[in-house]
Amino acid sequence: MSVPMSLLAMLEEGPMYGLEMKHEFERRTGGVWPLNVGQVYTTLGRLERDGLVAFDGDRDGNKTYVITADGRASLEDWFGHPVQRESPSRDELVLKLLVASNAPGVDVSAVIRSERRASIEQLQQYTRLKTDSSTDADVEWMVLLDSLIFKTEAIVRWLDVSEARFASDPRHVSQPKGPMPAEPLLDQPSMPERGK
Amino acid sequence: MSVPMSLLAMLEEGPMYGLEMKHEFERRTGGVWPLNVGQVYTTLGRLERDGLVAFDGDRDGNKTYVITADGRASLEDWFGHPVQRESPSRDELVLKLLVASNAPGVDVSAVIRSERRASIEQLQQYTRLKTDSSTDADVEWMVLLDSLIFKTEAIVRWLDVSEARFASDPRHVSQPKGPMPAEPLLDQPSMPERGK
DNA sequence: TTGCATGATATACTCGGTATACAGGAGGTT
DNA sequence: AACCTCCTGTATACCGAGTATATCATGCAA
Repeated sequence: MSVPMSLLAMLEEGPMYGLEMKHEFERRTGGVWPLNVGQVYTTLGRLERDGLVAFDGDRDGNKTYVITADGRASLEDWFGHPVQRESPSRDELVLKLLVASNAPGVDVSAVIRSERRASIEQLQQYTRLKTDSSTDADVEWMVLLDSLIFKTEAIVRWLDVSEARFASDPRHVSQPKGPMPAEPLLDQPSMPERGK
Repeated sequence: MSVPMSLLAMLEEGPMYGLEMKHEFERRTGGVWPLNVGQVYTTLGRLERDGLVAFDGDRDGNKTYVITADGRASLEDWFGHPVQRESPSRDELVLKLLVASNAPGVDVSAVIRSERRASIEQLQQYTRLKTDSSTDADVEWMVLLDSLIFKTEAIVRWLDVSEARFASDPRHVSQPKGPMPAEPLLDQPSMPERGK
């Protein structure tokens, strides 16, 4: 997803060779996101082609690369500008619901409940992981776990709201529905208060 | 993202040809997610190769396809089983924070604040869109908007929590920050135009 | 008639991502 | 010694998602 920028960030601290970058990448992400070695080489190739990185000869038989001025600039750009503004990318789950709601013979609310159950399970798994590892406190790991938890919570809330929306839509009245949009949310939704 | 399944869902209601499916797809997603025509044909090719659809000859000069038994089965599978359990996919924003936190000379909390500001702006844009269009009540559009809002809210919360985490981590004792995070550009994140 | 927009299909190409091939060296065993 | 195996390091093949573009035909307006 932005592997190239990550590679640049590593090269900014000094020359490196391919495999080394794989290991470093995985170390920095708390060992959670494995990076295929092949991707390192192809990505390095593209970075070199675009002039963000330069081949720097062999060091102990390893082909090392260095970052260029352009590379530094584009890295600074990445850190400096928010990376959000992706046009609302296709989300498989959203797509699934929309398609389901348009497909005759498919019980949308059943689909929603199924997805909800799975999300809740995942959520429990994540929180269990969190409490299990709360002692050895690896920040990267915690930050990543948080992101998974928050994202999943958001999905659950969205599923609930959507089920209600579909239920009250004249076009989706057909099926007899189960036990209502399920129980309320887990924790306080509330708009983020900017702490500190 | 799961374009193939969407195509199958449409074919289940009757034979169709390529371009028709593009239009139908966009109609069903509330005209929000444009689908490249080329992708329809390549995807149809793969579906045919895998035996989920079959070429059904020409109808009025248009090459129409039909769904097969295998296709129906696999579609049912999609609706029946939750689609969540993706291994924690790489998320650009999460990756960015982790990388930033490991890069010397980068002020993580500045990056976080920059991202936060952008997210809040996006959120306001979404909610404005929501209030603007609350009358004509198109369920697909509302469901999609909700998903964007909920997701963005989750990101904001996560950013806040993460900032606190990094702040209290001994390894990230905030170094004096340079001019690092440049101000975001004025260019707005583009929301897809509604309908046509 | 020319020319242009549009309907319809198809292909080229990029990129992210996975799996796999290939080459060399370090040990260990017999 | 030869052999096998494991490990490091590099590179390529391949696939799917996605975008841009090429190619026809046809209807139609000037």
